[in-house]
Amino acid sequence: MEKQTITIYDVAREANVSMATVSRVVNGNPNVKPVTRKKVLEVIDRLDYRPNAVARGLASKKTTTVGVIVPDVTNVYFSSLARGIDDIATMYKYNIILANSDQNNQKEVQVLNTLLAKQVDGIIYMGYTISDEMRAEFSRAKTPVVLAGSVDTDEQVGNVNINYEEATNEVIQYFIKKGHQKIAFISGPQSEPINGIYRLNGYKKALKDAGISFDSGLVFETDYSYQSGEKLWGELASAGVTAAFVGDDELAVGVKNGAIDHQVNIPEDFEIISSNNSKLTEMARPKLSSITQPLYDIGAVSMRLLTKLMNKEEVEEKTVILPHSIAYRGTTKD
Amino acid sequence: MEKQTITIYDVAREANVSMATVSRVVNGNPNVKPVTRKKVLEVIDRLDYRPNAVARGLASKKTTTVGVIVPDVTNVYFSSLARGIDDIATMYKYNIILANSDQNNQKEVQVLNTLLAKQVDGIIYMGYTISDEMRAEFSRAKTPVVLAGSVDTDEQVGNVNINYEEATNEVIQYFIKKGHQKIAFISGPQSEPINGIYRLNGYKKALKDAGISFDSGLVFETDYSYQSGEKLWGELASAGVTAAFVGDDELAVGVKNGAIDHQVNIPEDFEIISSNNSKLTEMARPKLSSITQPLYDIGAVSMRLLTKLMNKEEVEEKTVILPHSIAYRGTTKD
DNA sequence: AAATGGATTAAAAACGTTTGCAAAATTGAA
DNA sequence: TTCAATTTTGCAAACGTTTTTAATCCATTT
Repeated sequence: MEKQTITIYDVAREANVSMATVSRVVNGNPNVKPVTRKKVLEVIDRLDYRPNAVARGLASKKTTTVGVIVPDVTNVYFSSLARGIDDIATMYKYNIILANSDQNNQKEVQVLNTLLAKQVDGIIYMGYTISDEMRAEFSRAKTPVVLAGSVDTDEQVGNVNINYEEATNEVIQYFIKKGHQKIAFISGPQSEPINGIYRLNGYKKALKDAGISFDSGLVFETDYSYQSGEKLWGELASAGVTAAFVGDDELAVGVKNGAIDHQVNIPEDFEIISSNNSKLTEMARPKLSSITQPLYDIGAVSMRLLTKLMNKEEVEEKTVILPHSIAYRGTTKD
Repeated sequence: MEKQTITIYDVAREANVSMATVSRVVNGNPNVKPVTRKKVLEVIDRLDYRPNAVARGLASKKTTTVGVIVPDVTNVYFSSLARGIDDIATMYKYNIILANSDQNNQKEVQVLNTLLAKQVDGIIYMGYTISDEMRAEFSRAKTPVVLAGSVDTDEQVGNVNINYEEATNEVIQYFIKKGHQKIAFISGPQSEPINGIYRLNGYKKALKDAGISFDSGLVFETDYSYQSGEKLWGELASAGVTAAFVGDDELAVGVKNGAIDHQVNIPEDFEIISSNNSKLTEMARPKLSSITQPLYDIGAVSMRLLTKLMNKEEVEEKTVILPHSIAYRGTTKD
């Protein structure tokens, strides 16, 4: 009645070879005489032998598993990245252990330790910001790490992103060219470098280049929730904004709906450009104009980079910047 | 320069005890003299020892890892389930290996085998339908399996769902009570039991109870994409429907937008009730009325059930039905 | 002082592979 | 044939734990 597992040893016995030989054929080692290989393969098939990956992991010190730390899979932005990661992982015969961190520091550290205990071959980290503790853990661990869609000053780990500053700059330039003077900058926490540094810099630069002075009253800091966006219209109206850059799609849909619920005409009286080009942008009415980020690709490239790192291949550049553009849809006038 | 891992043996030596004792304190075995425990703990802390989970897995035949097979994490329905699963898994000290199957048969079988090779302690399967091959694999494996949001006639595995037939029935009853005669049934593939059997039965039953004859011309079978919904209005209009039950939220948003793009007034001229109550329903304008399924809970309960199965606890009932209800929002008249 | 017995601890055998090294088999040339 | 060179194979030692079994302690009792 008990789980009667069959091992490499059983196969060896049945095939009249040593377990070393069985191991070789299982691992595709070429130093096996064809006829022997065939014989072993037959037995494997007959006994329905399945190599125990845990034992393999112990002996080879490789688990073909990578850890993926994500704030919340429920967020399309992250699930898109995760999808890209998993596809490439599968392509290279890896599996992913997915862990939600809620961007909670303690939980992150905890999760990281579990992953390392499980001997993952590499780690992909996603998150809006990287705590000092995590940074420290990353540089301490000799396990390769790649940040997907997260920037950090730590040059030790790999990371892949788009140029957030540049993208934001283009959006604001576009708005300015169309005559807007009061352009809102709406984003998640400014404490996160992507918002507080890169995007904001892009925003400021565009204003400066156009000779418009920066007004901190036009910077709106919220969390990433739809609800926060929906409630924002009051403030936006009193600030007199006529256009807005929004750092997140759900948030942007909220902003749009909030405005519409107040009988604002979009895009005639208020233009919006969002940031992530998730499928939400197509599902909204009017459709959301948005910076296009290759989400899936960011995940995919991250994983590809990680495979190189795990393989100890020479990597010319640990920082990868993917191209972006802007899709003009219903929340901008032509 | 090489990865200098410190093992249980190092700790044992430093603490002047046997590795058995170290193992005991690490595993919280009470048969250790307090003073010894303290000494060992100190050494563990000093050496920064981290037990190797792979070796543990080999020795104990438990990996504290469960496999999660999902068609596509990018879909909010599934990512919500996944989130519930992960949270409970974490609570019980498990990790999840997440694998996307694209509902592709070959890929599923492939993934399942990898998971079993990795010695996962249990498996949670999500998908619209279960192929015969997978069913066979499930019953062959002695690893516990739970289906989350998927029904199957196979009584061997656990599964947690809502009562799809009942829920659909209520929706249609509601429509009928409001005077609708031509009610569309829009769903994904009819080959999937949830659509072709449960939901459709609920639909038929409501009609029958109201003395309305079933018209197969009002049944619309599509895939689950937003685009399919958007394109559907033409057909719906020629069929003369005035209300629709839709089996998926993205699909429903598509149907709604398609209608709106044709100047249809919602809900005055066309009422819609969707099925998954994902956050999309709140983000749409008008907001989507929907059957409410406790997505997170389905995941959470599935994982909880799986822990019991893995623990070989007695489980009174392998099939769990969670409560549902209907949220009336903007796509239905009061 | 010896015997008893429960609480602690140690020893060593798994767990199922990979892998370095040496032995055996095969091949080809002389 | 023989011998060297090359392929194939087998042996056995890791890999880092858990776990069973047996030994050792130590406090009581007699």
